[in-house]
Amino acid sequence: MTRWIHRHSEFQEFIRADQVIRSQFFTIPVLPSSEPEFAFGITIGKRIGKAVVRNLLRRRIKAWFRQTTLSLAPRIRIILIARREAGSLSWQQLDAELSDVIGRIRQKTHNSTDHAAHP
RNA sequence: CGGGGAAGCUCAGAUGUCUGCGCUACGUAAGCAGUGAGGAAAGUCCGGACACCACAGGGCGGGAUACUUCCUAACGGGAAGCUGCAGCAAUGCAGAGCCAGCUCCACAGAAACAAACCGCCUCUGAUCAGACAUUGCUAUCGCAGUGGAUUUUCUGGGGCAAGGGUGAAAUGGCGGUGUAAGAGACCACCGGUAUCUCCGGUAACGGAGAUAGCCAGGAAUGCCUUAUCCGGUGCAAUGCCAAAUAGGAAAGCUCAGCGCUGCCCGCGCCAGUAUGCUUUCGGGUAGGCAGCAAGAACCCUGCCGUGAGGCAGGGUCCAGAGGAAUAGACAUCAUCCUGCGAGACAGGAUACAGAAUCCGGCUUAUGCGCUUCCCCGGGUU
Repeated sequence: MTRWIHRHSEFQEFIRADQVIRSQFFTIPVLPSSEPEFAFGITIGKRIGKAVVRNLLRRRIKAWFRQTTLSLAPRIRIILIARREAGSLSWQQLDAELSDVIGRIRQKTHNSTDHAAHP
């Protein structure tokens, strides 16, 4: 039930995102989606490290999303933009970080949809 | 045994469980099978293949290279050799041309390419001493005057580049002739350089001999000179397919407008024309496909070559993504390090690093190991 964002033009849409969640390691713009499934993409710039470091980080993030038992919010598109310190995360640290971030996203989107339903 | 030198090679942790990914084949599908990073994939420093554009020929300009011969598709790469330097040696490092021109040579030093600080010699003048000769006086010793070989010091003019000291570097060495003093100015021998002849070598070059006083530096990773080579841009090349929107063309149907012009007149376009609708066509964007994985390929054997390498035969198929797969987690084992209570121990670590059109090199990064050959010193037989 997860769609990967690949296309460059779709990444460009997130520049104008209203909701942006920031943590120590990631910047995460959030956009609403007309599709029923959850969609996300990953952006890791060259400032994070060399190719080996960037590949490992991306694979761990993708592996985390495949294995996670948390229910992901539907009708939402996000991208994870890695910040400079993200390259030094261990698997355990990444697990805690992503769990925390996804919790914040669910809470925030839930509040906003409630607010829209009851003006 | 110790020390040193050279050439080359293997692996790139292993197995299992769970959860997954790209590509390919089969299947309607669910699925299932196969396959999936490197020695440097890196830096992008050279050279090519391939693609498009440009191109009669020549010159100027620019870039690269630089002992010789060879290897190669090509190279700035490699092999073998030559010369010089370093090392006891094995070996290592370097390589066109400063009598074509220009420029530079810190500090020190007189001077860094043409000169003269000390110095040596000579001339003029002054000056110190003065053998000797001569004149006068005197009985003699001696005193005074004149000339004066020679000589001390100084000023100025001229000659020299042998010696001193400085420096990374100062114009070949030694002996003689010569000269006022000296100097390849000249002579013998030696060293170097150049030219010529002979011999060896494809050549760089080496050996022998003769001739020439020729011997007045260094730096071309200074400008430069000489020789050779080089068109430009790059797979985001390039080719094909091709939505939506806007504009173009044509056909069919539809109907009387459209522009100058806000209004009227007038004029222009114009009768199957303007407008509208539908369809088709071509250009072309997003997007898709190809380029794109069987080649200067790899492995084995034989032959040729000192070698780089070449030839022949046999065998193998070995990643193909495109915001980019090749993974994540957990166990057990292996290797290494540290610690001590010394072993079925504990803790930690397991490098450098990720294909992007493809090859040949170079350079740099990097973990544990292994092999062969050579030199020097010591010991034993």
